[in-house]
Amino acid sequence: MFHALADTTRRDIVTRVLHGECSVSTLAAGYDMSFAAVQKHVAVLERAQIVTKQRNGREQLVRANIKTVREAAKVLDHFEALWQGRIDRIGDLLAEPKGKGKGNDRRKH
Amino acid sequence: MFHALADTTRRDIVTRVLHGECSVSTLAAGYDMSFAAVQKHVAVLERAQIVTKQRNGREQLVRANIKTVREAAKVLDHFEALWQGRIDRIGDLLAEPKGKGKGNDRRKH
DNA sequence: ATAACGTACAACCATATGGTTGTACATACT
DNA sequence: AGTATGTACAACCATATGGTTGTACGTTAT
Repeated sequence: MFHALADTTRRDIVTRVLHGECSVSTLAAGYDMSFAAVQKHVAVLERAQIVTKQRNGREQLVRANIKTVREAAKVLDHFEALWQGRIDRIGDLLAEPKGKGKGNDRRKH
Repeated sequence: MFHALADTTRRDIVTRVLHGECSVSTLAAGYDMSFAAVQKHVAVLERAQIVTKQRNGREQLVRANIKTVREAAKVLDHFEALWQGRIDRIGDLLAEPKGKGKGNDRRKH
């Protein structure tokens, strides 16, 4: 999932389909690479459930699935929360400068 | 940057150092792979500026750099904003059902 | 019917990735 | 001094990745 977002072209594709659904060939026209390459990128995004495809005549419309993007955001929020926890702990230290000495704040995990 | 977070082991390492700084060998002890492999993962995170290393005697302490994680979060927020924009536009359509409005194509940017 | 379009997919290639082992070296411990 | 620890780095390997071209097939347009 992060993997799917790790490629610049794919993040760009996501940006574009977030503006509105879009056929694969329309997408492909915007990049300096073969149609097949773009097709593969879309396939990666589809496997990661970041986009879905829906047939419409001979076209395949790509649309964003924001839910999955939110999942990724959640992971980063979790990181943020862990960091906050750490900050709080430092805050605690500052709040009690006389601290119980030792200064061994290195925790295993 | 997303690339750096695309690997499970690396996300786990980030999680651990977010709890508190940690030597490379301490980290390595927690994974079923060679020290060198963990070292490489840390190097990837370091190149992406998600962690920093600081010498302390013969140890190398790894600490998180939450700023970069926030950068990643910003990208996802941007995605969210784009999606919201899309919702707004659909809302507009519902708000003006009679509107033929082909020219109503107002966009945020 | 035939041509053009949009897509799917396979085969192939170069490079990146994630892992290994081995060697080397600086720092700490006894 | 000698040994153990923590790190750095190179060489190597298998597989994944991102790209290509070529072929095939259903759908739309002429």
